[in-house]
Amino acid sequence: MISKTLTAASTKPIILGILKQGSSYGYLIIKKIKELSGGKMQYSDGMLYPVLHKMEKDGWIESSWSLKNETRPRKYYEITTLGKEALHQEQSQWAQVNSVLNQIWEPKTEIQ
Amino acid sequence: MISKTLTAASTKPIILGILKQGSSYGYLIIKKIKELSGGKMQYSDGMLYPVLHKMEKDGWIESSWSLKNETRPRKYYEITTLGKEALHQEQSQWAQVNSVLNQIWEPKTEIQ
DNA sequence: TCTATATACATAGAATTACAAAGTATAACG
DNA sequence: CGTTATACTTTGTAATTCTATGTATATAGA
Repeated sequence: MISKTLTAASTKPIILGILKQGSSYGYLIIKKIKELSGGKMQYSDGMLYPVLHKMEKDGWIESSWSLKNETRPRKYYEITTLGKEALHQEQSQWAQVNSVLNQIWEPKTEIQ
Repeated sequence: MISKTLTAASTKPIILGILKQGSSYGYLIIKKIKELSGGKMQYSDGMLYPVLHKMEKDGWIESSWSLKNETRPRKYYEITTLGKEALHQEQSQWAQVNSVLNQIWEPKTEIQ
């Protein structure tokens, strides 16, 4: 299982990345993340939905209730222009942090 | 500047990585991180010291006041066996999260 | 000599955030 | 017709973060 802090740090970039590939809804996003991580990352609904609300409030994503003749109502989310910008920023920040970690970890002093 | 959550997620693995290369003390660790990140990551002392205390409480690191004839007292930290194990776990978790992010980000649908 | 800055560590408490738990409702399956 | 899966919401507490404040000494510069 992935640590709490690392999960927290990756939630928004993961959601943005998923939504960039096409609109989706909360329940499906949870399943998608579980699948992509091989079960290592599992969000409860109580964890994910408030994040979606926050992201919508911040203008990163937009929602609409599906009118399509689906079996049940679903709240579909789409990424906004602002959300795409946020995603780029996230990607850049992850690259920077990974660079720092690699600098420290790389001289794999695994001599022992 | 790196986001709050990403900073939080990387603090412990960075400290563990630095200490694996040799013992160090709080003030120096702060400067080291700032240097390695090109100023992108800056910890205040009030942010870092409590983390060190927590890590020591958890048995990941051990401290001792320097008796060496230094200009002023410094609390040197060393990584423990438990800390090295924690570092390995962190590295594995970062790899897993990066894998998920790459899966989502890679099909860089930058067609537009 | 005096002052400002850098070094070095510590912690209380306010502010923020996370998230488990509980709630609502319907569809599908056996 | 009961159980499980689907689908979304929110409250309140628990945990965490980090700002602000405090202590103390060394050093550089004016």
